[in-house]
Amino acid sequence: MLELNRIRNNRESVVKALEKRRFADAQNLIASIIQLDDDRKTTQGKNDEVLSEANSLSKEIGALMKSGQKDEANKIKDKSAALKAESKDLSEKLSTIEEELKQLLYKIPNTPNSDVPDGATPDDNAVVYEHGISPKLGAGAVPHWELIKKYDIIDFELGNKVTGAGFPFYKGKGARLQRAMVNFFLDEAVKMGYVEVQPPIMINEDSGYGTGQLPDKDGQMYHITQENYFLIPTAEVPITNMYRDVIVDPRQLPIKHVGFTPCFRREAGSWGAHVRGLNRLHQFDKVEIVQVQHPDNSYDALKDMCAYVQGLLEKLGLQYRVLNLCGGDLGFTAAQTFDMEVYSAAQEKWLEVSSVSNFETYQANRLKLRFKDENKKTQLCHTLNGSALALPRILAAILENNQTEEGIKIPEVLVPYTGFDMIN
RNA sequence: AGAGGAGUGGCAGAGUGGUCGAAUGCACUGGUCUUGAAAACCAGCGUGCCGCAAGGUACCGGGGGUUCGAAUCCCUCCUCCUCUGCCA
Repeated sequence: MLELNRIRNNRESVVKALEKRRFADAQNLIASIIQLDDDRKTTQGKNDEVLSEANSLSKEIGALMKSGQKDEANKIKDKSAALKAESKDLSEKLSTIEEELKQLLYKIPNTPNSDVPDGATPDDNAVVYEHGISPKLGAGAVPHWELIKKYDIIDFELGNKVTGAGFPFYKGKGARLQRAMVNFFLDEAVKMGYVEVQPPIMINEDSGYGTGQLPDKDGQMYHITQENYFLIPTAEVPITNMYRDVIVDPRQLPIKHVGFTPCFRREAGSWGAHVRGLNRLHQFDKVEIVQVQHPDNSYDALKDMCAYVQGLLEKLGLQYRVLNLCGGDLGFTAAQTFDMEVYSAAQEKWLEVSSVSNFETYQANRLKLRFKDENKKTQLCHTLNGSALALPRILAAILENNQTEEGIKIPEVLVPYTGFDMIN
């Protein structure tokens, strides 16, 4: 969430920035927040006074008891009890205010940075880079959902039977190609200095709040109600939450992690005819990179992360483009996001395969992820993450773009990992 | 899962009703000394909130309670350890 002090001190610029993401109610919301915060301050001030008085009375009573002046002590006890009652009321009022304040702050998304293009819909995203040329497909080229049947490498019906829609089985060379990609992506990231982690794939409620999936995207996660855990929608959640409630030594920065996990998304309301085959699943595999950065360096890191992801796509020989997401299309918690889209030749459309974002202090503020600066003041870190990469759509693009009469050609960089160079 | 034990500052570890935000040691930071380093010595050294500041207030796993007063007593949840059971 946004920092309260920032909202107070830069009210106009915050409102203006929020307008860029078409966030309607900013002006009113911020007015209520400031009002509540004022209440909070005065209430706490009063409560502190009362407590201060009660504390000193307690000390007096202690001294009187010690010297045997019991009657004197009992007289003061009544006064102390009255103060205690008063403080109880004030404390209750205070926690009500604090809770309300928190709920309001949760409603405000991150402010887009100045480099984010203005715009309301995905059509307004700015294409900032394109790479590669459209592959020329033969006459009989088909989309990946036909190819996977032809070569029997992914089985949706089997998934329907065993689980439900959106939980496919990968089989034979399909499964091995998946495994190859995971290993390739992990190895590449490790080479770039990312420390590999294998996080849990369920998280608790605190972690959900920490990175901002809760309360905003409540309905999008699978909820294990018995334990009140959630299946992760992305490795970002457990990995970033490693640093919840942590004050890091600035010499540790930047912190860089890579992790491979399955990801689970209910995708409530986003199912339709346009999402066939591998384009949208309830469970899919993804390798994720995460950084915790010094605020001064986070935008350089964002650039580096984009360049890294682009490098992966180039090594895989895929045509892609980079979008600078416009304000209206930006995720709730992000200050800036670059999407990488791969061209899927048989479907003749662009598929998002990576999303690289800088959250600035938005997540760190919720996480209480801080560092001590040169003046020994605690400051919020910046957090970033990006897919590197999401597997199903990469697979879809590889299948479609590399299809030939003889079969599907495996990208050269993956051959050492797959042990075969053709699916046929 | 059952029985027993335990959770205190970065770590180790005192503290079992009052003056304790908390001894001590280690680690860390600054300084003195030194050609430099080590050692030694001196000083500093948790976090949030309110306040220009002085200062106030809260926090000893989380939440609740008893008491004028709780790290200390009670309840509850969580976590860890030991034993028994079960199981990849």
